[in-house]
Order: sequence, then structure tokens, then C-alpha cells
Amino acid sequence: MAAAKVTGLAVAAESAVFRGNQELTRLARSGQLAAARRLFDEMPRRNTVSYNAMLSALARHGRLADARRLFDDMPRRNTVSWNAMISACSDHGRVADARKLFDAMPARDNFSWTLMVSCYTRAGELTLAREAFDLIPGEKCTACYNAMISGYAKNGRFDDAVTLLQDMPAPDIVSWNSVLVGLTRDGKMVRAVQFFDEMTQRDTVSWNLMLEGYVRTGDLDAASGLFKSIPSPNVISWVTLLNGYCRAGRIGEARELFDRMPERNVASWNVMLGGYVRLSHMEEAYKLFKEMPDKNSISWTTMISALVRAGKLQEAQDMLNKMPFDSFAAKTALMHGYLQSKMVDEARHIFDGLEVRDAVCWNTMISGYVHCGMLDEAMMLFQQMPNKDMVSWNTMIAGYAHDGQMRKAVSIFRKMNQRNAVSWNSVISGFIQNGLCVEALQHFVLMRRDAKMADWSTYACCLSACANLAALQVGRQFHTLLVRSGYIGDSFSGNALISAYAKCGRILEARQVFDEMVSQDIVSWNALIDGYASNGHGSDAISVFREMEANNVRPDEVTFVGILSACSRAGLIDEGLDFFNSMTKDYSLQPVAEHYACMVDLLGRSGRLREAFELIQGMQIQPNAGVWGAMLGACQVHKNKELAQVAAKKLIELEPHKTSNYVLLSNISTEAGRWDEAEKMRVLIKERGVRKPPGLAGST
DNA sequence: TATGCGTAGT
Repeated sequence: MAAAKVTGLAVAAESAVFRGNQELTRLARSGQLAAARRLFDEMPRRNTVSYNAMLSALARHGRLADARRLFDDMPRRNTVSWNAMISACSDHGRVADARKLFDAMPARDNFSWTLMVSCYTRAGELTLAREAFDLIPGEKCTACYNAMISGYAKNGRFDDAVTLLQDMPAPDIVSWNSVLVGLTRDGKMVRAVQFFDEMTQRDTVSWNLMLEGYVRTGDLDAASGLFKSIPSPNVISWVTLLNGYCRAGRIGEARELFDRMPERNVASWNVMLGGYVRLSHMEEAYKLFKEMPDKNSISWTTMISALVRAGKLQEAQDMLNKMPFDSFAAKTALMHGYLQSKMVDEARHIFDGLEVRDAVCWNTMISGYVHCGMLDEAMMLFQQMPNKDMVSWNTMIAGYAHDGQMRKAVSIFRKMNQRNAVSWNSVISGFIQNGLCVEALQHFVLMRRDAKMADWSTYACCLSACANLAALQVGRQFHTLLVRSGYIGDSFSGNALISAYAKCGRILEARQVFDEMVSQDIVSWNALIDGYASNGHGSDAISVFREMEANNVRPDEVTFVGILSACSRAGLIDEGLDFFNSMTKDYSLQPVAEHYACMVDLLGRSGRLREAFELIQGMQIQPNAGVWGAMLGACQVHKNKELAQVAAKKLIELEPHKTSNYVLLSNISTEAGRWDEAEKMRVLIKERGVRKPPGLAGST
């Protein structure tokens, strides 16, 4: 009797633990980490399952260190505990830690091996993954095969994925889909269609993958055609197509589809919301957000980042305070907003307050410092960052390059273990920005030799290097590469080609590229106008401008810089004055310093120095060195020593470190017979020293 | 543990 009572109590206690564990898992899965932790701490009895559940919950919420502490403190560990800890390390990219655990565990099951394989493939370590896969003792399970296949496919090794699929004794639907995903993720739809046709089994996931591939490549007609033939579309099929329409900006069709959906989940609402947000349709976005039956942290983050993008930082902050989730994505979005507005302290406050930070948080803060010109702070944070990813390194490279510190940019670039196309492109375009075009092209050669990852943007960058060097033949080679890579109609590379040919003096070829482009944007028109201008074809530049007007393309500030300098070089004074007036009157564009510099040049060249000087004095904005430089140039040509001295003094005020200004003023003073002034200048040069020119010499 | 949807960073 007593024994039965004890047994009964034990059973009751066991089932209480069982129920507790179920609740724990439920809380963790629904994102309520705090509640889960409270429940765990208050549980009167816990078993290994409770610990394992808490461990996974912590890991899922990014608290790897807390998970590890719990793992170390567990009274008993089973294989599931070890596997959970390995999985946590794998999720956070801690390959070495995962491996250490794997080696230390007392017994391994299929689960452990599969985890280790996928941990390696996620880190791009396919050789190590395959070694682990081959070492699996006994019969390999389907999941092991699938992990390896998926690893190959997601790393672009389609052939290896297929080979393994064929070697498999009994591939299941996941095996087939894992291969397919490799093709659709890369947008290789021709091969994807071929493979899809060969598949002996298909499920809705297979169809959805194809759908996603078409959406990814922007082929919405193919996507909607395919959608209609899906035997049993599920909510993900609908969401995928909806996302396609939203991303293409076809918001009307998207909404129609959304309204027709037989079943909606949070993702459907989030996609629709994102569609409105992307097009800045804030009213509709607000309305939809209010109507949403369920909102998760992604819904809130989308809305907050919309407010951030609209520059409504206070509203975004208010919304963040109201948000019932603790989402570091939302906080990162607001941080980004503050940084774009150069409110560094507010951003840093959020950053410091984050309990969990992922790579994106760190990178946002680092790139924010870079954006605000605070390179030292960026570097400090970069050095503190625990798991730097490719973006972190690339951000620092671009940051130093943009700041003219190429030596530091290159040194970071060289320290990288792995580089992607962005790394190479950053260092190449950095050289170009700093006028080191030969070095840029040398790095292109290294890139092709080491990594063969040049893309259209590499070619476009190198083209502008050729343009700056007026290296026509090399430029033509890049033109060929662009044609071969299929990006020729694209406006970015097209524009680079126009500038390149124009700068090499081949204005007819520039015009030909312009005419062959699928669509010309404002940059294309500006490049062409600038091309004619710099080649001394002032009246042709004006005709292009008229052509642009006739095509209803609205000129911008850059257009006017081109057209004014065209007038100036061609001596078309009256036309220049007309354009300058038309700029504000007809296009409501406020002239900036560059426009004034062109005008000063224009007037100055024809000897109208007084008018030029009056124009400067009447400027609404502060004249910069370019303006005074133009004035000085004109004064020297027309030998006006009095105005030349004024201009040179202003230049020295604006650029106290530039030696050439002092030399100029000193010469002018000497010529004017003002020996005292000339001597003063020579002393000043010595006192203030010489600033190193930008580029490689600019770093310390 | 292996396949498919939505947010934040170069």
C-alpha cells in the first residue's frame, strides 16, 4: 500500500515535470524567452529534458554564452544535450567550439554527425564537411546524406550534389529538393527547369522553389504562369508570388493577390506591408499594420524601419518603446536611422543597451561611424567585434578607402582570410577614388588570378580607371568583358562605358553606347553631356540637353554643371548665362558652388572679371576653393593682380595646408612689387608645413 | 538534424 502510494506520487511528480517541459518548449518556440526562463527557474523539479529545452531556447535567442553556462552546470547530460550545444554553436558560426564538443562527447548518434556536417557546410568548409560525412560509422541515414547534398547545393557545387544524390540508396523528397535549391538560389533557371523535369518525386516545396527562382530573377510572367500549374499551392506558394509582385513594385497586382489568398499567415501580412513600405506608401502601410490580426517582431521591425526611412526618428523610437517584443533587428533599424542622421550618441546608446548583438548590429554601428567620418571609433569597434563577417571587413576597407587612407584599406584587405567580390571591388574602387588607377587595374589582375569572382560592377569600376588613364585599348577589353557577362544594357555599366569612351576622346563611341542602352537614366544623359563638354564640343552638349528636354527627362544639378562647363569651354557666354538663370527659374534647382565655379570660369575666360567677382559676392552660399580657384585662374590669364590677390588670400583661408596657394600668392605679391607680403608667405609655408597628398602617402 | 515565405548591415 505504502509502496503504491509512493509510486503514485512519483508518477504524479514525473507527469508534472513532463507538463512543465511541454510548457517550457511552447514558450520558447513562441519567442517568449523571459517567460520560459522564469518557468524554468521556478520549476520544483527538473530533469535532463527540462535543461535541454532551456538550453535550446537560450541558443535560439542568441544567448550562446548563457546556453554554454547552463550546459556546463547541468547535473546530467545525455546525447541530446550534447547535440543541442553543438547545434547552438553551429547556429552562431562557432565551428571550432562545435568540433571540440563533438570530439569530447561520450557517445555520438546520427544526429551528432549530421549536425557536424551541416555546421561545416554552413561555414563554407565543404572539404571538412565531406571528411566528416565519410567518417560516419555504419549505414548513413537519409538526414546525413541530405545535409551533405544541401551543403554542396547551397555552396554552388551543383554537380557534387547530383553525384551524391545518385549514390544514395534511397533518396527522399528532401534530397531532390536540396539539389534543386542550389539552382534556384543562384537564379540558374534553365538548368533548374531541366532538373525539375527529371525529378522522380515532387511536392509543393519543389514547386515553391521553382517559383522562388523565377521571382528572384524577376521573371514574374514565368512565376505567375508556374503558380497556376502548382497542383496544391500552400500559403508559402502564395506568399512567394506576392513577394515577387511587391519587390517588382507592382503593388496593385500584389494587393489583388493578397485579397484573393485563401489563407493568410503572418508572413503574408508582412510581405504586403513590406510592399507598401518599399514604395513609401505610408498611409496604406499604417492601415494594414493596424488591420493585422497577428503581429510578430518582423511586422514591428518593418514598420519601424519604414518610419526610419521616412526620417521620422521620434515616431520610430515611440513605436519601438511600444513593441511587445525584444527585437534587436528593430533596434538595429533605429540605430541605423540615427546614424544616417549623424546622431551618433543616440545610436551608441541603443548599441550599448543591447544584451544580444549579432553581426548585423555590430556592422551597423561600425558602418555608421564610417558614415560619420569617425574612422578611429569604427576601427576600435571593429577590433572589439567577436565574430567579424565579410561585411565587417568590407566596411572598414571601403571606409578607409573613401577617407583617402588607402594604405590602411589595403592592409585590412590583406589580413582577410576569405574575400568576396565586394572586398575586391571595394579595394579596386578605393584605388580609383584616390586617383591610383594603375594600382586598381593591378588588383583586377590579382582578383582574376586568385579568385575569379569579377562581376559587372568590377568591370564597370575598371572601366572608369581606364577612363581616367585614357587607356582606350584596355577599356575596350572591359567593354568586351561586360558584353560577355551579359550586363551591357544595364545602366550602371552603360554609364561607365559612356564616361570611359568620352574621357578617352572617343565621343562617337560614347554616343553609340548611349544609343544602344536599353534605357537611359539621368546619369547616362549627364555622362554624355559631360563627354561632349570635356571634348570641347560645346554646341553638341547643348543639343544633347535639348534632346533630353524633348524626351521629358528632367535635368538635375549635375546636368547643369556639365552644360555650364560646356558653355564655358566653348566661349558661349550668353548661352551659359541663360542656362544659369533657367536652372533656378525653370527647374527650381538651387545652384551650388560647382555651378558658381563654372560661371566664374565662363565670365572670367572672356575677361569679364568684375562681373565674375560680383557674382561671387552675391552668392547665397559660402564660396569654396573651386570658386576662388576659378577666379584666380581667370585673374592670372587677364593679369588682374588686384583681384588675384583677393582670390589667393581666400584660397589660403579655405585650404591652409595646400602649399601651392602660398606659392601662388607669393608670386603674385612679388610681381606686384609687394616684397613684404611675399616674404610673409614664405615664412607661413615653413610654419604650416606641407600636407601629404591623398592616396598611399595619406596614411600614417 | 535535412527542402520552401517575411525584418536590420558592406
